Amino acid sequence: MLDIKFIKENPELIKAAAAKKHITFDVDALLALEEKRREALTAFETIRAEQNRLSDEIPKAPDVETRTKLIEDLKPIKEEVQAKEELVKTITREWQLMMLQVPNVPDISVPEGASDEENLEYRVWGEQPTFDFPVKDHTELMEARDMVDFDRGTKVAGFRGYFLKNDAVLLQFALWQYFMQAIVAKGFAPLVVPSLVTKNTLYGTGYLPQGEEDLYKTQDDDYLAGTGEVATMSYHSDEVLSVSDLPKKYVAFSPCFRREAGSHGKDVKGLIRVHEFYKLEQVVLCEASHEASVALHEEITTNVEELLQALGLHYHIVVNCGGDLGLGQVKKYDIEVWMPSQGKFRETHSASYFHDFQTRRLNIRYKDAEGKLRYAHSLNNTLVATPSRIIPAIIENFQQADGRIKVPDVLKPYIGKDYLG
RNA sequence: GGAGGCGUGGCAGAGUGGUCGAUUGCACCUGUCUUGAAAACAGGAGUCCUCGUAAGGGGACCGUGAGUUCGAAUCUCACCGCCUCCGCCA
Repeated sequence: MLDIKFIKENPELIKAAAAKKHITFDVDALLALEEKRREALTAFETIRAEQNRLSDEIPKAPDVETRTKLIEDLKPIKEEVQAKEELVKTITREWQLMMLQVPNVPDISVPEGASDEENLEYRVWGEQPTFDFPVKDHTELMEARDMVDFDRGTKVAGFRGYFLKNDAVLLQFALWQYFMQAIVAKGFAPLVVPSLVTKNTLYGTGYLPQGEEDLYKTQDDDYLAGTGEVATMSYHSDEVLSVSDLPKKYVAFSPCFRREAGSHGKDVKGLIRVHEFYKLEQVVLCEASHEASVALHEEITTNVEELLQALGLHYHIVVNCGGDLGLGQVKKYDIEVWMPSQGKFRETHSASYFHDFQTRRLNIRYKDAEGKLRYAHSLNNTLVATPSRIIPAIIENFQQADGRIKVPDVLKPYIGKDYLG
């Protein structure tokens, strides 16, 4: 959500933002509605003030007759007040729905483009691994060494179901431990957060009303979140933080559930796109400054790069183009790791900042140095998503001629062996 | 699942139909006093919206939403949350 004052003062900016994000949004309709809302509000408040003034006379009435007359006089005013208040409510409901759809303004450095195909490469690390044997994909490698079972996964859990098995399980636990220790050492506070959350919580982070079809819903009208970001952001909702506590840095662990609606034809084999996985997520709240957001955005990106480099995975970072940004995102980097079987990079991490788009919805404020209440800024980035993103990458990049998987050195202490399978 | 109780400002805690946006205490800010601090004393201070260049005016907010009333923190209903007891499960 953006500030209505900002929208009123910068309608052209919002129009440009919608165009850059390839979203249709009628700014003029919102401004017209805002005008209507303001008029209705003024009309209501004027008549309400009159009612309050006359009501105050009643207890001061010198006799019963004066009192009775005053009450009679107020009856029609009461009806007018109710009618005007009803109008305000009706308009405000419509207004709120529209306000939830206003796109946040992308940063000037965000490239133009309609889809992920137009994302720009920002930097590259490492080189493509070379193999002197035919490269296999992670599905084939893992099934051959009994590290995953998709057949039984589908039998038990349906489409995209899987069982992770044996050495792949050891690898997953090793990754959690390795990534968690590294990020805690950088001052991030670890949290295990709910995945089952209320509707309101999802509105706060902007996954509702957009994106409803990608969420699992319960019979109690709760939802299963697709990322720990949702619960973690909401952790401080309706709170006033102290400026000295900022930035707040969290690493949240949670199961993640995604319906993957509309992507039935994509990645149908393997672990890359599954309905249920686990994620360690970096979530940051900082003071309301663009410079602070930018600096922390680089920081949460670098945090991941250091770990990918330590693992020895060839990756690049892309700046997502306007059409590949979510409604609330100002700027986003996707970190993509090289997948030998596909001969291309695949997204493993996604780092975004939002300015106050999320915190305005969640009502997360802090008192600045002047004692003024301000909405904090928010950011997030994957730390590691398992098994879905990182395990296929490790399996494929470290495959050996005999089908075993070489364990990256930094993970050996957590796995206790040199090869998987 | 059954029964009862509770939800007020940063915190504690008054307030059961009108002058209550709300007594009081703690915490907070500003003065006086002090070399400085503490203590004491005096004063100040909520959030959001709206009109206004400003001074200032108006409106809303006592868990949320409806309702009764000329008027609701206070009465009624629903929902949400918390607590206690019983049952159930472990």
